[in-house]
Order: sequence, then C-alpha cells, then structure tokens
Amino acid sequence: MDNTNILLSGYGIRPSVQRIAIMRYLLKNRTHPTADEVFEALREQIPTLSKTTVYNTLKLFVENGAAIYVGIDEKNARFDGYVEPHAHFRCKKCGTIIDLSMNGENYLPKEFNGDVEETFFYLKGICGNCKKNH
Amino acid sequence: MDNTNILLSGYGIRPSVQRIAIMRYLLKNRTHPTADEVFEALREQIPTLSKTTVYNTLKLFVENGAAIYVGIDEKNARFDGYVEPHAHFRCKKCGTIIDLSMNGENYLPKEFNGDVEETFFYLKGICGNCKKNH
DNA sequence: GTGCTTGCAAATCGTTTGCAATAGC
DNA sequence: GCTATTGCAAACGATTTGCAAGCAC
Repeated sequence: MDNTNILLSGYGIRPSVQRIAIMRYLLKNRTHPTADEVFEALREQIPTLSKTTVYNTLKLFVENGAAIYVGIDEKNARFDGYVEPHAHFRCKKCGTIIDLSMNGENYLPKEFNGDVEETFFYLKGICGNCKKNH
Repeated sequence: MDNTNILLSGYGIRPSVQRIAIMRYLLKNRTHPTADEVFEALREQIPTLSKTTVYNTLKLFVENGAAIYVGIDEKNARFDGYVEPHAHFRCKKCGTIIDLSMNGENYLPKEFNGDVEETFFYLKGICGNCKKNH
C-alpha cells in the first residue's frame, strides 16, 4: 500500500523504520518542515525516535537527492520531499512557504563559464492569502 | 576623499567610526564576507571593535537596504555591499562567491498572486577557474 | 544630560559529534 | 557475528541578548 521503501532504495538509501517514516512525512506534508518539526510530528508514532536520527536522516536524504534542502529561512534548515526543480516563496507575514514552478537555470548569463550543479531560487513577500485578509 | 558617511546617511543610518569602516570594507571587498571576516579584517584598524558591533551593524545595514544578506552558505551569513539586484554563484571547490547579473523577478508564474518584495537567487557548482585548474 | 552606540560576557539554540547500545542480514 | 543504524549526552559555533560604560549633539 506504500512504496516509500522502494523509493528510498532507488536513491541508494537502505530503508529503516525511521527513514521510511521521515520520508513518508515529507511526501505527505508539503510544508517544508524543519528537522524539529519532523521530529515532533513523528515522536508519537515512533516514541524512541531521536532528534539526531532526524537530522542525520534528512542530511542523508539531501546527499542522495531524495530530498531538497530549503535555505529560505535564516533560522532553520527546511526540507522538501518534492525534488523536481522549483522555487520557493516565503510569506513574511504568515511564514508559509509556497512552491513555485520555476527554474532559473535557463537564465544564466552567456559569459558565465562555470558548471552549475544546483539552483536555489527564493522569494519573499506577502502571499495572496495574507494580502486578502490583511 | 570618501563619502561613505553620506552614503550611510542616505540610508537613514547615522555614521559612526565603526559603521563607516564596516561599510567601507564591504564596498572595497566584494568577497561577500561573513561577520567574522569583517571583524578580523577591521580589528587591527579599530582595536576596540567588538564582534557584537559588527553583527549589529551588518544587521542594521540589511534592514535599511544598505547591504544585502547572502544566504548561499549554510554555515554563515554573508554580506554584500553591492545592493543592485543580482544573483550569487558559489563554487563548491574553492568556496568563492561570484556575482551574476541576473534577476529572477521577471520569471514569476502568472498564477502567482502574492507580492514579491525580495528575490534571492543562488547557484552552486564549479567555477570556471576550478574547472580549468582541476 | 539625554539618547544612541558600543562592547563585554553570558546565554541561546540549531546542528554536529563521540560513542555505546541495538537491529538487520 | 559483522556492519550499518540509532539515540543519548555532550560539544560546538554562529548569532543574540542584557546591561553597563562611552560618545555625540
């Protein structure tokens, strides 16, 4: 009924109870959670879970391309299980982080002669919802 | 011979010995330094300078638009005295951060109905120099 | 002399590390 | 059994905060 273990294996990551639960959480909750948020959400379902494991696992996911590191929040690292290239918008009022289907790689200046391996596109402002309910 | 004090005043920042020295450093050294790097560079010229002042001042600059916060380095906050909209590329090999004349605001999807106030465009990879001397 | 600025020391807090206990083949 | 994984406690390190002393107009 759930193929998260297969997904992890596909990224070269050995599935474990903890790893599956964390990846499942990322995939079901597209809220770009912090490590702490993941930990708090899963500790009920896995009482022995430690924050260290959450940190290590999220790092492992990012290193293997199974998750994306979202550096839009200066205070905490955030994570995204949706790994297709896209941009992030963070509302300065409500803090919500929204995915934007946008990719900046195409807009590199011609004179740039390096190799781009990763692109991070962050935008900040006021989201449509906060504008409406201001 | 130097109008840094006028520049700061223009941003609504009262000039002081420390503030002028820090802004001058940012403008002369386009290396996107960390607060610590600024501190180390200036402590000789201002022996009483404290790291707290450097942190507070850089924060003040960013809040008033006199400098840009560069979040491309997950370990440290970096700062840029060049405030025109532009992107940053960080070489994974040598760590150098390069300015790129690029602005992502034009590439927003039409269905996005929020107000974008700030744009951060970060790229990582291998710079032309490291490619050449690999 | 009043208010802003500085700087020291201590606190904060997200994240990492060392290492022993545990689980999975 | 051997290796990888987990989790506790401690360490770490960048940044912030409290507050007293100093400076400027």
